[in-house]
Amino acid sequence: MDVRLDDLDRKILRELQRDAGQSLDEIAKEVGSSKTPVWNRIRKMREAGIVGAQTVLLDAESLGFDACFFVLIRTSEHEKDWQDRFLAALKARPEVQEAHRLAGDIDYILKVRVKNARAYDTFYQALIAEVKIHNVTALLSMEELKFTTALPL
Amino acid sequence: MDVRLDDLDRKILRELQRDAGQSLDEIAKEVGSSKTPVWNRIRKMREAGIVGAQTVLLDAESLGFDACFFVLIRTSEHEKDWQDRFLAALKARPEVQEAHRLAGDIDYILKVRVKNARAYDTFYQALIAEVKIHNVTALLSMEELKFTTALPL
DNA sequence: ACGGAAGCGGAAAAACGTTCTATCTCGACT
DNA sequence: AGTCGAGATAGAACGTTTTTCCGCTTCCGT
Repeated sequence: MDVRLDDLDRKILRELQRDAGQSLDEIAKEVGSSKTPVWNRIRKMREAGIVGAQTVLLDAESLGFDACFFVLIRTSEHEKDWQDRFLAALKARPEVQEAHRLAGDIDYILKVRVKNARAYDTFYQALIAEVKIHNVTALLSMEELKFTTALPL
Repeated sequence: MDVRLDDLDRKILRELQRDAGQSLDEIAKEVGSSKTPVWNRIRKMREAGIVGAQTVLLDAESLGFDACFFVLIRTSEHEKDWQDRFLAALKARPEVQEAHRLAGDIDYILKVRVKNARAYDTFYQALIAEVKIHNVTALLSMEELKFTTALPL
C-alpha cells in the first residue's frame, strides 16, 4: 500500500499545503494537469496516509490564548507503566499541542498553549500531581516569529 | 473589526478544527443550526483574521522527513539589525517550522524538520554562517507523541 | 509489432457553496 | 405592556464544484 511519489504528486501536495480550500480546477491548472488525475492522486495519497487531516489554523491571540510555553522535562522514571500514564495524561490535555520524546539529557519537550500564566500553573500542578517528574523547565514564548505546518517538498 | 464570539461560533470553530473538509450542511447539523448562519459566521471570522489558512497535515515520516530537532539558541547580539537578519534567515528556510522569541535565559527556540541528521547539520552550518550566534543546543526528537494544531475552545 | 495495464482528458451526474428572500427573535424606546 | 427596527435564521434557488464514468492515449514487457 505504499505509494511512490512522482513530481506531479509533490506539486499537488505543495498546493494542498499552501491552500487546501482551492478547487480541483485551480490545483490542476497550477500543477499543469487536469481534474481527474489530481483527484485520483489525492485519493491515493489519502488512503496511503500521506495526506492526513484537513484543518484550519486559528489565530491563538485573538481567541485569548496569550501564553505559549515550551516545557523541558527530565524524569527518573523510565518504566513502561510510567510512560503509559504520562502519555495518557498528555493526550488527555488539550492545552498540550505537541509532545516529543527526546534523545539525550532532557527526556521530553512539550508545547503548551494556554490563556495566561495562571492557566499554565494550573496545568503544571495537575500534571505533576498525576505523574512523577524529576525536573521541569518552562520556556515562555514572548513572540511567535514563525509558524508553518508545511513540509518543504 | 473585532468579533465577539458566542457559543455557536465556538462550536463552528471546533468543527472546522476537527475537519475543515466537511460540508456546510454537516457542520450546521453538528452545531445545531442551518447553512446560512454557519456560512456567514465563518466568513466574518475569516475577515476578522480569527480563521486563517486552510491546510492539510502531511505525514512527515512517509515523506522521508525522519528527523525533527528543537534548537535552543542563546545570542549575545540584541540589536535591531541583528534581529532583522536572524528573522529573515528563519523565514527564508522552509525546514524551520516554528520559531519563538523567549523570555529568560534562552533567547530563541526553533523547531526544525529535516530528512536526516546530515541535513540538520547542513542547515546548522548555513545558519551560523549567516548570523552570529553565541550558543546552540539541539534536542533530537525520537518520537512525536502528540501533535495537534487545535486550540481547546 | 502487439497486448495489456495504467493514466489521462473530457462529459455527465450528484453534491456542494453561495446568494436571496421571507420570517423570526430580541432589545430599546415610548 | 406594545411597537418598532436591527440583526440573525431557515429554506429555497442558482451557479459552481466534486465525483463518477467512459473512451482514448501512452508506456512497458514480451
